[in-house]
Amino acid sequence: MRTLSDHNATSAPLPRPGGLAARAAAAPAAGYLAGLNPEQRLAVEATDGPVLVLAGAGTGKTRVLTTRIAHLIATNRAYPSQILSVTFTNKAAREMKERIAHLVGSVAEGMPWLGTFHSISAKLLRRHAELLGLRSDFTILDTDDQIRLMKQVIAAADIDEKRWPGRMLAGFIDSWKNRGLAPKDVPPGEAAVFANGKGGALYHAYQERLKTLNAVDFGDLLLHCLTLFRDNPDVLATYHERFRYILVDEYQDTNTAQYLWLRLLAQGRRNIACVGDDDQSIYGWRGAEVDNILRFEHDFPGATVVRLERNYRSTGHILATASKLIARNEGRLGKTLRTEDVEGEKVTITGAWDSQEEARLIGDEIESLQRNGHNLSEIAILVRISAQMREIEDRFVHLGLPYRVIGGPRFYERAEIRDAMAYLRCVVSPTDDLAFERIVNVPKRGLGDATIQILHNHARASQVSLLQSARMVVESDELKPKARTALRELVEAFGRWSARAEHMPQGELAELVLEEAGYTEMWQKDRSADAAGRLENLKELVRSLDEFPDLPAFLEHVSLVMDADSGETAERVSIMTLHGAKGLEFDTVFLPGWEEGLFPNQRALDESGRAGLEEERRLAHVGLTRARKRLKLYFASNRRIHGLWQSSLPSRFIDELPEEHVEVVQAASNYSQGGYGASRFDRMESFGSSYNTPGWQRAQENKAKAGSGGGSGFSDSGGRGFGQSSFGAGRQRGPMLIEGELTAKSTGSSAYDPGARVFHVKFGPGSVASVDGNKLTVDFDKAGRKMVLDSFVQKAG
DNA sequence: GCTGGAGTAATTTTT
DNA sequence: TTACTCCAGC
Repeated sequence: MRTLSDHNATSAPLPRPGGLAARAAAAPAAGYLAGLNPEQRLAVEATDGPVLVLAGAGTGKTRVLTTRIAHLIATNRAYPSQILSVTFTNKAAREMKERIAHLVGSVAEGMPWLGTFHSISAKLLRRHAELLGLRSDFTILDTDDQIRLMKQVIAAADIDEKRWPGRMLAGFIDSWKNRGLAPKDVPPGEAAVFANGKGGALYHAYQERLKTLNAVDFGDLLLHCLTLFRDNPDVLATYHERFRYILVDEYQDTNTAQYLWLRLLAQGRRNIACVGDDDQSIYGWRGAEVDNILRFEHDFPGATVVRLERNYRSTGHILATASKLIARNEGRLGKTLRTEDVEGEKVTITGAWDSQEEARLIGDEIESLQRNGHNLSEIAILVRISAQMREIEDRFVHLGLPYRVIGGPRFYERAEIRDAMAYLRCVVSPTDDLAFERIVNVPKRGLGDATIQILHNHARASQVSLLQSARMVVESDELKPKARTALRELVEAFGRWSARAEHMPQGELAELVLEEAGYTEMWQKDRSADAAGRLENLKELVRSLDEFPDLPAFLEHVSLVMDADSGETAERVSIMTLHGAKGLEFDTVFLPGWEEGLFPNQRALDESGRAGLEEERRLAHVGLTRARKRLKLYFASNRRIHGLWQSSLPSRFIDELPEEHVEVVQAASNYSQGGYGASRFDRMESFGSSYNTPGWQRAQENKAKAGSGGGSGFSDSGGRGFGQSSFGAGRQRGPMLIEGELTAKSTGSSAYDPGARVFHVKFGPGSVASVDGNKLTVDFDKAGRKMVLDSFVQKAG
């Protein structure tokens, strides 16, 4: 076997003189292992058999993963092509590729099996499509397509789409697929929940439709792989042969389907190394099973478990604060992070009168940091829900503080990009009905529902694609002249574009298509504020097209990689959700909104009880551990929820922080607001003591009364779910009510059963008609049938 | 077929 | 408060 270092010496420059590869050749155990601590080194060198690396925040997880790969290659245990390494996000995959390339030279192209679960699955499926009744050029549907298809399936089954929305069915089907359940595997009881027992049949019909469209959705990528492996042991065996080593990143985020996928592939050689942190599992609501990581040793007997507990990121106070908080969780494997860094600044907690003052305080603090020479791109504000961003943004705009919101709709999810993509999809594959349907009347051509219905009828009757049936229909006299002309023009245009596609560079082609389709013009004429931005995005799309060898390659990329690098590097404060912050780190982190109801979030508590609370706490832990040097928590006593001012109590998580590492900062505001008087926190002396005075509690009660307007927001939905934080003691609320077991799934059903009597603040009493996760359809005695979230109702007699 | 006003509901988000 | 969906009226 030729060693990697030979390869590097001949075909690629070494990353630096005397770097890894050269030394690896001379002495296999040198170089890249040098800077590792003993645990990291163990995690790298325990090559064979199952390995679980519990990597706490900031403990060098990615370094271990990449070094491990380098080690496998350098010691000739496997060729790069024999290592399967799976990540969750494209970003993580990209990063790993870069770091491996850096470690061992330009071997990244030689790592064909490093990617996300979905992209690797897509690759496997394209190879074996015929075994699953697909063609290898199947299309991968995005969420929009998926929902549109659901609607069609629902309509075809003669079910009222208003009562049973496509989005809802998509949610069900998605969660079934997350659990590795094909239509035949769905428990009848669960399948019956949707559309009065028709859920299973609809799932079945949807899968049939996908097959005829030669399409798969995201869930299918994994599910089809499971079928492929189970039904074709010979195929699976070839992959057992190929994949000598399997590595998995963020194992705590795997769902059941992914777990099964891994288990099938790992059966062969059992060389599977999973890296993760149960304390950072924050995607339970989306099907991730913390259980997978908690059960690892049981699933893979004889596993080596390595704990990485040395934190290289945060200072002492910050780390101690995070550790103390997460120690409250029961369902965890248990790690104790330690640092050799200085104690640093204490974590601060600041109470604000309301969310506007909170935003003001944060803005002031950042300006002061800026004056002291701190880099804005080393500052982040992490919020629980996106709605919190608005006030902060408003304040920043007011101050002229540059900021960037991370997350939100991404490039390829924007409507204009999807439209443009749909045009291109139609050009590349004229049978892509969903794409055709998306753009047939964008821009407006006078081809509305009626016309599309006719096309559908024809297509179904003659077993042809929509575009083909359009060709036929324009030759008939079924359409009114106006529609007929419009449709004829479109059909002819597609013929033209497809012919051009053969010879034209794809960027140019895209430009031509968008121009001739009138799409560019549509936005040019649009006078709304974001039209210019959309045109800019379209330009960007055309630009990025040229980076791909051909159009199909580009389309594959886009359906699997939904993000695009903006290349933004300007100095800005980052604002994002806590979920979006996972994996990132900043010198200074602001965490606003630490209030009961908001964080921990009431809905998480209502939906998943104890397990939900623990996931919220893990989310808090993720937030705290993003900070390197400065960590600043805030809570506001009043916050506007859905337009109504609501009073709120400090989060129970604040109670759970260690006093000795935390400092309560007095809010500077002494001015009165709205007649409520100055902030009650003006006289706070030290953490944990003055909060607890009877006077303070009374003040809280008074504020609660004054502030509550009887709406249905989280702090006034009744006596459910309020924590017995010391802050809240004595408040006229019901006792803390945490329902469910630790293992309760957020995807599981709600606490209500059909037939149950409930009470809604706005709609009054009613009976539950059906349940979809946390959404209830309730027949209210007065208000009639409504869909409500279960957190907005109470059980009633 | 299109548009704008009323009605309605309200985490977290990747692939 | 706001963002989205739906239907009436053009």
